[in-house]
Amino acid sequence: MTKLLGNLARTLRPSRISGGNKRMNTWQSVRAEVLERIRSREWAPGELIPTEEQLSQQLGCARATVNRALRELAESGIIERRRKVGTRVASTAARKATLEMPAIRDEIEAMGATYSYSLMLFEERMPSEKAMRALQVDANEKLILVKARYLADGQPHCCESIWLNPQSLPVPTRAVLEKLPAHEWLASQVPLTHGRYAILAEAASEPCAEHLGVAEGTPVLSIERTNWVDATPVSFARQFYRPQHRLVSEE
Amino acid sequence: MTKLLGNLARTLRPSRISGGNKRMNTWQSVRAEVLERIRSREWAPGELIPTEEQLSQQLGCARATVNRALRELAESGIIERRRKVGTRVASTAARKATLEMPAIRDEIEAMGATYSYSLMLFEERMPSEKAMRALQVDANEKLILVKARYLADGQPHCCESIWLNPQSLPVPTRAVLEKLPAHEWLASQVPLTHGRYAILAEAASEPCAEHLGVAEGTPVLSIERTNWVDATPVSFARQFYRPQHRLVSEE
DNA sequence: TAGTGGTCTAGACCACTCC
DNA sequence: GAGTGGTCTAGACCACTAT
Repeated sequence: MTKLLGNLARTLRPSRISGGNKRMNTWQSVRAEVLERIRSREWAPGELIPTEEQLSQQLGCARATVNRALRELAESGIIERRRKVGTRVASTAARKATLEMPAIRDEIEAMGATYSYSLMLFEERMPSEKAMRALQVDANEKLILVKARYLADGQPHCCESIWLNPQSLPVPTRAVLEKLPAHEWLASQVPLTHGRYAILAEAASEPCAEHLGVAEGTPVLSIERTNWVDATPVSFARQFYRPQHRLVSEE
Repeated sequence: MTKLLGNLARTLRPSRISGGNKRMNTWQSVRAEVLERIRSREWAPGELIPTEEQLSQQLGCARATVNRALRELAESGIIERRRKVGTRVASTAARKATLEMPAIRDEIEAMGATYSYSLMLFEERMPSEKAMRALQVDANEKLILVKARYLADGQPHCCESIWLNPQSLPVPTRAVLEKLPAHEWLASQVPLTHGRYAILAEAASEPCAEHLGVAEGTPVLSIERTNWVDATPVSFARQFYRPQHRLVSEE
């Protein structure tokens, strides 16, 4: 019975359109409509747009549907939402893009190449400046430094150095990291909750150039990554890629 | 009355816990629980996990709540979902990171610097190889090439070249682009639906080095961006940043 | 055809924050 | 205190796809 009523309501709806309001039943269509109103400047940057309740009435759909559409737009940075205040068109044209950060093993295998990995260095050491800041430790706290290299079909693909904080982690043995990249070992040991990346271009330092098989000073793409478990940073990695390498991203 | 019943149900729920099942009322707690089961290998990579219906019963919440949690996890690449098949733990450890791509004006102003912009070149031209591929045009179709430079406190910050396809766009005048960066003009003219980025490290070419005020061959961070309106690529841009520049990203 | 995820709805309560 | 977004729920239908 309720099912029948649901059906009835659904089929009747298109004919209930009145007052020139479009019926937008899906969250995608609501999102499209909102985007169009922003593009056309009907809602200008910095301006408040109607509340979810008002929009759901205007567009003839449930508030949850409007909420879904607006949430997606807020996640892409197109609008900004605050309780009690309302929803504003973002004044900046900032957009957010999504980057795939695959494990390097997958990256290499996706190219159709044969993956291999080798541990270059494993030792306790006082932190570098960058590692100190990233892991929030003192200069006299010893950390574990791991350097490794990834090869695709025997050719250098990427080299990395990782600092691990033994205060906040189980301590790996050298033997373990000879088999398994530190990132993969890390992910199997602790529940990583959050990461921060920085992407930059650098000139290859002498050891980095040697590991990658390029000339010193060659432009390399560098990714710095800090992993967190809740409020504690547990690892800081720097990865260097050969110049041909591209990070691709969708928006 | 219904309100009271709702209240009652809510307050009673915690005491209805039975069979050792935890009550996970929020989508965040469902997500945390799923992540924990994945980390602990209770659900191994590549394996199917229970259906939404089963999970909602196990965890004592609505299917929509489970759906929300699993949708978020699928968006971050932790799990993979297919209708009729079910939900699998992703076998790759790939993660997705979110990059802020602000308008360069905002980027510069966020540094507390004074923004300025200057148009360096505006002309019709046959496409370059890269532009041809990106905009899906023939070698003999003329495009508009725009080169420009952004300054922070009078110092070069970024330079860019943009190819526009006049077949699929209104055509800007030189005067317009002397005032307004091509990206901002573009966004005000057409509803951009989708973008693709590539991020790479390059050695500065001679003109690029000159625009950025660095030595030729210096490593520069390069962002290539193609903008789409539905299925049509309308612009292809290459931006070059000085070596200090970092793209930062959260996961 | 049947099973699974994807979505919509109406109603309700909660959480935050401005006044 | 009141207004707004954030979320949960129960039920329903739709869309896709393996079989």
